Amino acid sequence: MPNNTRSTTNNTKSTTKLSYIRELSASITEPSTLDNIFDILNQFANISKDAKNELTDIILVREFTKGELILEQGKICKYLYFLKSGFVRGFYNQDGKEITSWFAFENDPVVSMYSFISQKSSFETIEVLEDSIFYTISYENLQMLFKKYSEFNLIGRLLIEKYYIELEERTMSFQYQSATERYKKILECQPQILQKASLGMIASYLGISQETLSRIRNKR
Amino acid sequence: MPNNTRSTTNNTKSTTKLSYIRELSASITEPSTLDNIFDILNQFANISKDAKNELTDIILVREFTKGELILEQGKICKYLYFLKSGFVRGFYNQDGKEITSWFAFENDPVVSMYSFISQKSSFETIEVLEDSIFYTISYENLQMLFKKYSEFNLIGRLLIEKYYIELEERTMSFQYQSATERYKKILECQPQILQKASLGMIASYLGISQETLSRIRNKR
DNA sequence: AAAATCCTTTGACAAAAGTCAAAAAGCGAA
DNA sequence: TTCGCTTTTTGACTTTTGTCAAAGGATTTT
Repeated sequence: MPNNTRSTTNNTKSTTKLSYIRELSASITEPSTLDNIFDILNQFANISKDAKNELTDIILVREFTKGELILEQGKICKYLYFLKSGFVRGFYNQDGKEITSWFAFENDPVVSMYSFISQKSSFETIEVLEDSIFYTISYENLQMLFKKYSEFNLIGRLLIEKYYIELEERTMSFQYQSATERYKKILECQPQILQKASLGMIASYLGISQETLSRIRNKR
Repeated sequence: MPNNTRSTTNNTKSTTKLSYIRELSASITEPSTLDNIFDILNQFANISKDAKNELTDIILVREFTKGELILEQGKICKYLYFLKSGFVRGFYNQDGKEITSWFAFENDPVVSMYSFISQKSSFETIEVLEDSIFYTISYENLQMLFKKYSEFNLIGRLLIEKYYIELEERTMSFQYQSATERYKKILECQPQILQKASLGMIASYLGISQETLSRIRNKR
């Protein structure tokens, strides 16, 4: 397999040009690997044929295995990832404790928003919790797309609007709900998190101690 | 003064076309009223002459007096405002209590993000806390600008990116800081809030009871 | 299988924050 | 200034959540 990665990390398991995958999957009946990234982006706006072709050349498919760190605290987030399959979290350190700021599932963007947007060093670390496959685009290439194809600004705007609203809801949850209420909300709206993440990670995500979460779960 | 408002509310004190203000202020030495809105937007990206002219025709200047509600819970937020001067908050109701979700100062955008973006009914109310002057643009006109001038997508994207990052910090503050720490952070980073808002509003903004904030302020 | 490690639960207690009620302070109108 | 209203403070008490320590479980390694 040709190694055409532009990654700064060296723990990449495999890196593949999307166009390569396209050829491979062209004859497969299942929704092809390729179409997924466009499916993700087409939720927001249509992409012209030209832009689609350019995207195909720019996006890389990369795999990471459980335990790998896609981004480490203090480094600059130079890539925007879309999770094709797997399970990932972002966390930051506070008084020696790891505090999970988000979990990502299939089709979610994976990025340290602050670091990627500002291109300053990241306060958060991105950790792969289950073997994962990503679509990857570098900051530079993305900026190029923004300049060259205005429609990407539209997609970018709509995408961040969506995540802004989700974040707003999470903030409100912290603002007026008790730990138990926040837990129940996750139980209802994001049960995948409870199925896949450890108690400690979920607790920090909820902003409470492990012990408290354990007690909530076992009804006091 | 010509009444050319397109507002759905009927408590508007005055509505003025920006072009009208431009003429008025053309001879004034002080930074003109007009330039401000472009100053705000130019922080993010340059605006072409054409776009600038069109903006000038679309943006209205509106004044609201203390106590007025720019947007009420349950209604759709049809306007994006930029606060030229004054003081505003957004709040929502929870178990009969008003919970302040944000405060806005000079140059801040004022909008119920969820309602404006989705054009669904708002869960928050926007209240004018001090007589305020706004630059106003309707949802339809903004969408028109997004379509016609791709540079506005860039501005829109950068603007929401900025507020996403701010919201992220606020969320993290709820996640791992105590009430006292959150209060001190505001004391340091947003002292204007403490100077202008009532204790009750600040308390709900911090996600704590009035009594607790009073005790924090008076060192237990 | 035993050892080591990690994750989760439980208990006892401490600290943080909420609730309710009443008093005090501030503020505006008459 | 006084009255009436709202906001803020204070006290007493309760509830929620955190901390520390130890005990169980589960899983992996040797």
